[in-house]
Order: sequence, then C-alpha cells, then structure tokens
Amino acid sequence: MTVTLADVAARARVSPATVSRVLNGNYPVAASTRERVLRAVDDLDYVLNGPASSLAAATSDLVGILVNDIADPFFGIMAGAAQTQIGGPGDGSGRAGGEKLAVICNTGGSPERELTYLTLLQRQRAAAVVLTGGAVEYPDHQAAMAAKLAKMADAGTRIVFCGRPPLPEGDALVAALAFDNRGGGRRLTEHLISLGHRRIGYVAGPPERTTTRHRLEGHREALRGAGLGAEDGDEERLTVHGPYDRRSGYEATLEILRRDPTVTAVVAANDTVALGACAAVRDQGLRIPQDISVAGFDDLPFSVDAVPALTTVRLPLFEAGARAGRLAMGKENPPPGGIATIAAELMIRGSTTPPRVG
Amino acid sequence: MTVTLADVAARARVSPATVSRVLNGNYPVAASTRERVLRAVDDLDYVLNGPASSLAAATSDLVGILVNDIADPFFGIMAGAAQTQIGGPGDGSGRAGGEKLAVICNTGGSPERELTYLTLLQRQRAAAVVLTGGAVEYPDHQAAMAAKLAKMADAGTRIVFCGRPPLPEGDALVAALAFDNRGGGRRLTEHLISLGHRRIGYVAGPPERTTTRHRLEGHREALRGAGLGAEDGDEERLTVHGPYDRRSGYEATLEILRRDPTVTAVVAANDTVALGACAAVRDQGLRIPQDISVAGFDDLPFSVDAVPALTTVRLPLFEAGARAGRLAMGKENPPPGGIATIAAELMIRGSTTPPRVG
DNA sequence: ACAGCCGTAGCAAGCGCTTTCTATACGAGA
DNA sequence: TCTCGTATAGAAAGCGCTTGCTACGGCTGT
Repeated sequence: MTVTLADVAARARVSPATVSRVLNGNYPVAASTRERVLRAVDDLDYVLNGPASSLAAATSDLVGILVNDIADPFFGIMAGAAQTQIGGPGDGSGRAGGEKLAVICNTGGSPERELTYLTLLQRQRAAAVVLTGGAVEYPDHQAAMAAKLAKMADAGTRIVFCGRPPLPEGDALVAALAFDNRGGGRRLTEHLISLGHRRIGYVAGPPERTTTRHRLEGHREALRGAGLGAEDGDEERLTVHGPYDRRSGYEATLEILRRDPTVTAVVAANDTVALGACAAVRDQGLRIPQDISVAGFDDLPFSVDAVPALTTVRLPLFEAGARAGRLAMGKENPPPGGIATIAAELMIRGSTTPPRVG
Repeated sequence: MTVTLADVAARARVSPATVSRVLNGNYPVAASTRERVLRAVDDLDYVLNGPASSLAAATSDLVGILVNDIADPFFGIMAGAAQTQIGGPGDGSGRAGGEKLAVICNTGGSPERELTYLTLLQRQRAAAVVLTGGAVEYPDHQAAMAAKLAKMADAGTRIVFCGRPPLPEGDALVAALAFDNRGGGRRLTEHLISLGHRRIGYVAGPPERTTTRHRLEGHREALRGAGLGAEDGDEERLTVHGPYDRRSGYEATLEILRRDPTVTAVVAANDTVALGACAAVRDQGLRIPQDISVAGFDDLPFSVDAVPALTTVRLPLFEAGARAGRLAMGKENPPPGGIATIAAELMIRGSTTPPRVG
C-alpha cells in the first residue's frame, strides 16, 4: 500500500540506490537521471520512511529541546528561537543544511521526566539535544544526567546547554550558554540599595535549582557589599522560597510582609513571580512604588506593560535560544572553553523608586 | 560499540526474540526468563534502537503537537497540557499505556512550515498529531492540509484538532475540539453594549485565520443585534487587523483612536494584543477604564494582573489541551460527530465600565 | 591504438528489531 | 501409558533504506 523506494526506482527505471542518492544528494547523479527520479517521486507521492532511513544511516534528523515549563514564555521564547535555527524550511537557507525535526520536550521541572526524555531521544538517536533553563542540583540526578549525556555524546549526539550552567564534570563534549544570573541579581539589588532601600524582601524560586541559587547569591552579594543583611539575620528572614509562578509570588510576598512590615522593596525570582508580588502588595492596600518597590527578573514581554512598568533584569532569551539552535546544528562554533556567559542587563522602570523617608 | 538486542540475548542466554518480547511485554515469558533478561539489559545498559524498532513494527511512539507560536502562552499552555497526557512517565499511569514521545513543533504561523512539519511527522510514522490554534484559510493550503492529513490518517496516524475548527471536508478521521470563539466574541461585545458603549474599536488578528474571523463575526453579531455599526460603516472603520502581538495592539489602537477619537471602548483579538492596546490608551493620556474600556480574549494568566484587571473571555486552554492529548492517545473516545465545541466564559473585571456620559 | 580514468549506476550486504511460524517440554485427560 | 493441549522459546524472514564496492562506457594521454 505504501510507496517505497523500490517503487520509485521501478518507475524511474533505475536502482533503489540511485533513488536514495538523488534524495540525499551526496553522490554524483546525472542530471537526466535525477530528473527522472524526481518525477517518479512526485508521481507516486513518495514519502521517505524515516525509521528505515535512520536505521540504515545510523543517525536521525531529530533534535530535542528540553524545557522545564513550556507554558512559561521564558522557555517558550528560547525554544521557539532555537527551533527557528533548526526546523523545517524558513530557516532562511531553503532546505539546505538539512531538514531537521526540532521537537520540544516539556519536563515540567521533574528530574525523572528529564531523564526519560533523554532516553527517548537517545532511542531515536537524536542528532542533538538542547537543554534549557536551570538544572536541579540533586547529586544523584546530576550524576545520572552526566552519565546519560556522556553516553549520548559518545553516540554522536551534540549536546548544548542554554541558560543552564554546564555539569560539574562538564567534559568538552558540550557547548554551554550560561546566563549571568548571579551578576544580574547583584546589580538589581545594588540598584535598590542605591535608591536607599535597606530592608529588601526576596521571593526566591525552588531551592534546588541552579537558577534560584545563582540569583539569590547575587542578591546577597549586593546586600553584603552594602553591609546589610548578613549580621542581623535579615537574609534568611526576608527570603521565602516557592515555585516559579504567580501564586508563589503572591503568597511569599504576603509572608514577607507579615514577617517584617517595614520592608520597602521586594525582589522576585522572576517576572511572573513579580506579578504575584505586585498583586499581594496591592491587596495589602500598599502602592507600588510609593510604599513598596517591586522588581523582577527576565524581562518577559508583559513586564513592560505592568503598571507601573516592572524594573527587571533583561535576559536575551531569543538570541540565546537562537544561538543554542545554531550550536546544535553545528552551524556555529562552540565558544572557547565550551562555555559562554551571557550578560544580563538591568532595566530600570517605574516599579522601583527611593523608599519614603520615615 | 553500541549494545544491541543480540548482545542482551547472548548475555541472558536466550534468543533475541525473547528479549524483544520481554521488553514489549505482549507475549508470555516465564518469570525467571524475564528476570534474567531484565538483568542483562541492566548490566549492559542497553537502550532500544528506536528507528529499528519503528521500522520493524511499522509504527513509532512519536506524537506531534503543532502550534503557531510557542512563545505565546496561549499555545504553551495547550501544548504543555497535551504533553502531560502523552509523554514520558508522570502521566499518572506509571509507564502503562506506552511511553510516547510528545514533541511540539512550532510553525510560526506559516502554512509552509505547517505542511513541512506534517511531512516530517509523516516520515517518522507518528502515532498521532495534534493541531492547535486557528488555521489559515487559504483554499490551496486547506486542500493540501486535508490531503496530507487524510494520507496520514490512512497510514494509521490519529489526528486531533484542538482549538481549531475541523477542515471543510472533515472526514470522520479526525477528532476536533473547537473553541466557541464566535459566541465568546459576541458575549464580550454584548457586555460592552450593555454597559452603554456605542462606539467600540476592534483590534483584530490576521484576517486569514479562522480564529480572527470567528471572533470578529461574534463581535459584529453583537453590534448588529444592538442595531449598531452595520449601517454607518463603523464596522469597517473601527476594525484594524494585525498580528497577534503586543505591538500590533499598540499601533492598531492608536490608529483607531485617530480614526475616531470618540470611541469609548476597544476590544482586542486576544489578551496580548489587549496589553498593547492598554499601553496605547495610556500613552494618549487616557485612563482605563474611565476614559476608555479595554477588553481581551483568552484570559491568559497575566490578564488578571493587569491594572486594572482585564475583562476578557476565558478559554479552558489547559483542559482542552489535556483532552486533546487524551484523544491523541486513544485514552478517550472522540466526541459524537467527531467534533466538540468548547464553551467560552465571559470574565468581567476592572478594565470595562460604563462610558462617561457626554 | 591501447591503458587508465573519470563519471555513473547497480549489487548486495547489512542496520537492529518484530513477529509469524515452528519446536519442545510439560502435565493432564482418557 | 499414550495422546494432546498449553506454555514457552527459537529460527528466520523481513521492515525500507544506505553505502562500500564493483562494473561499465567513453575520454584522455602517450
């Protein structure tokens, strides 16, 4: 029922080998022959059998993109950008360089699913894998990831990290694009301090993620640099952890306000969390920024539309995703040392001002 | 170098056939044998060769999810929801029902890419395909899609539409979950009319998409139901089309305000566009909702956090996505007639009030 | 004019797995 | 005790494609 290479070959009166070569275009075929084959392909409406092809060639055209939460634009933007460099036509080059199937896999932030997807991708002999976003820092999981990735790299799969620090035992088998979360976090809090804030609440992400830790470390660096926090236990007291979602921002902010009603600013782990924080501040009858300044991280598209517009740290998500995509395709050389740090830019907007005196 | 089924078989002292059967679990194997095989698999760190398996079995465990723009939470939410029902473990059932690889393909709204992804999926002999969001209504493209989908369905691929109307020649080979965009659009505008608005601007999406058309039709139904718009040419004059993004909302709103400074309300094609509309209104020195009411569509997570909170039409994106995922897996029976319409719920919030008199 | 090349095309051997059909070894019923 | 059904395992034939190697003309160089 289904049309096979052999059918095409018969119709074009050539051998299957020739048809294969025409289709793959990596072997000299006379123009007249090629044309005949192409016509046959068209006439018969032939569609290559992917599995058979992958089996014979021992490679596939699948590229996996792992994300923690695809409903979050943070990941959506990176994944979409990566895909522009990988998938289908419209990548500018008009099918040159090879039609790969870029697929996005949503781990939901679960270490098990992350590993499972990697196995599935390994099964498919994926050409490359892009891992986006923060990693979970459980030693067991990290070891398992390292082992699996090493095995995949061995089998010829290109591994690219995007917005995630390289694994501890980061062999040269990967290229990594890491965001400067620590530096961004530091500058953001420094900004607040320079405005005159002294009691700053921090709504952190889940403690086990690298992103959370780095941003928090940056925050505390700034605090200590100004001689704040460390000695009087504020650091711990004014930090509340939670998932990277709006609700967590809302509740954590309420909690911070309860613990210390004198805070004059709240820094959120990311913009989505910041939105929740804003809602909480308002529900307490406080104004932003007059009573409390609020800041986020990432500079997602909606942040500029918040009222007041959100002060945040801009991460070039699209550019990073696109670069990761190019690395995955081997269109771009890996950065020296395999790892590049991507700068974060402070975006000062209306949601932060000096605190009211008294 | 790579471990194959035969290696496992040798180590377990059984035939390859037995190993295959243990792994697939669809044939009686003695417990002791199974255990021996499983141990060998473990010892050797064996990973199934997906392409080989798919080739031999003539099916694959790939499920494709096509989206127009993965950076948009509208699609992210649906895709993520669908994936929870399809991919990896954590789908509740603990690997029962079959570990499928749910992959998200980002078409960027381009008809060609849509078709290309379908071909790629067809190559891979995908088990199912979920198409989300509005479709482009170019006759040629629709015909091509219908032909391709029919062929895929013939080859055993399950086809599910999610938030998209079925194709004109919608054979029974698909299941479709369609949002009630027309009804939602109608009720939203009726709400505005009931508040007393008479001159209502409409920022529409790209004209060629079904979603755009249906929402706009609903809007106009409401207008006409109230005896507005049709006769005096307002319908056309107060409607501006553009892509589904913030910028378009901003610019279109400026244009509407220019065309008729007396409009008292602006309805946007979706929430993202509405955010842009809000920004434009503010930049004109007007207040929301006192001077101008603004409404969106979709009720994305950030909409409740807009200031004032956005009046919009809630679409159960997560539920619809999950249901589509289940349909794709054959875990749920298709709705009677193959098509189900999903209700839209009007969410009245702070961004809409009666217009100022005079 | 003849050997040797180059440009093309075909042959055939797999790639690693699934599955049908067959074989074997039991225990059970007669 | 003999035959037969049942449970379990193996043999082997592909699945559709890629690719190393061989074959075959016609051209070039001497």
